[in-house]
Amino acid sequence: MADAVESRGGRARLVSDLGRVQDLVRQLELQLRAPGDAASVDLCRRLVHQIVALTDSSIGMLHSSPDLASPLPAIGTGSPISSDAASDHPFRAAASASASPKKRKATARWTSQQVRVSAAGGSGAEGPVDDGYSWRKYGQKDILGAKHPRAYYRCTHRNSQNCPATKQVQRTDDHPALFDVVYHGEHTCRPAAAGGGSKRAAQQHNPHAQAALQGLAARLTVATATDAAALPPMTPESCPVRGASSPWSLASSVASDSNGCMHQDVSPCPVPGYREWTSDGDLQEVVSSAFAAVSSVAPLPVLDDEFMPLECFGFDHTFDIGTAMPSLYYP
DNA sequence: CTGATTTGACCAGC
DNA sequence: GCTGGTCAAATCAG
Repeated sequence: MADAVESRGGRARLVSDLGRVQDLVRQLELQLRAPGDAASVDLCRRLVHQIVALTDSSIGMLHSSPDLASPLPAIGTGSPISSDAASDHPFRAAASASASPKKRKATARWTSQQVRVSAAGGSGAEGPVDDGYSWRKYGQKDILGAKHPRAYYRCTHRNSQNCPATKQVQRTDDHPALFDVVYHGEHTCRPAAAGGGSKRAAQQHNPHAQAALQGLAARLTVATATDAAALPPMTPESCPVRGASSPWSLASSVASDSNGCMHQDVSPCPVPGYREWTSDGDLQEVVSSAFAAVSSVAPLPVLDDEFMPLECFGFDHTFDIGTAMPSLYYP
């Protein structure tokens, strides 16, 4: 138990450090864009030094605490994201559990998956971005201590296809543009043939991929907004990485493969050392990748332990310390 | 007319 | 008794 707490603290530290790295890279980016003089070059050097120090520290934490690099175990068995094996899938298990009328589901937290997503159209939007499924709202409750009510949705195909998937959407108190979305159960429905684009196809293969991606993108947004208030937040729209134009575009650098594993096309790894970075875009990309990778195994406290264990990500412990940056590996 | 949303009530867990 | 999850009738929208 104490280990878990310590591990969680280490994760938080890692995320915090990488967030700081992200800030520094942005400052460096600004300096690189400005006409260079001696003072500017000196500042760049100092920024780079800090970046390297922070990344070294993070890497050291990973080495000294290998647990930090391993994904958080899902509460219960298996991962919500990885398996195509339906029989022992936790979501399926929840789905197969017979629900008596109006009976609250047992507090089996491991059957849920929480993500924090941003509103599609900014703070004025009524709800988070479409996750690709059709939901039917069946209730809304004011939650004690929460400023905003919680909305309850179930899959539109619940009756026709006995799909057990439900989700709860609640606007966060501190960031009205952000929504906490908790998914329960797994979609067993077959989406309508019409509009079966790649996004839909990917979902059909991994029903929770979109949620996971949303969470990934959202966490980048949240972390940036809180850690770098003085700088433009890296919303998916403004994120320089791949010129993302929508929340899903940020996630577009990630795709699920046939095993439901998440692959990021920031390849090839390992990431080059900072001396080899040739553009500020590279810097941003590298740090964003690292931040996303660590975040994927180090959920922010607000997201709870059960949040999206992207165990397909991990850290390659074989990297050259000289590169000063962790890299992703694809098992 | 059909399907989605709203909303008060019901129910179980704590 | 309080709280949160769900039901279902009423209402709305296309």
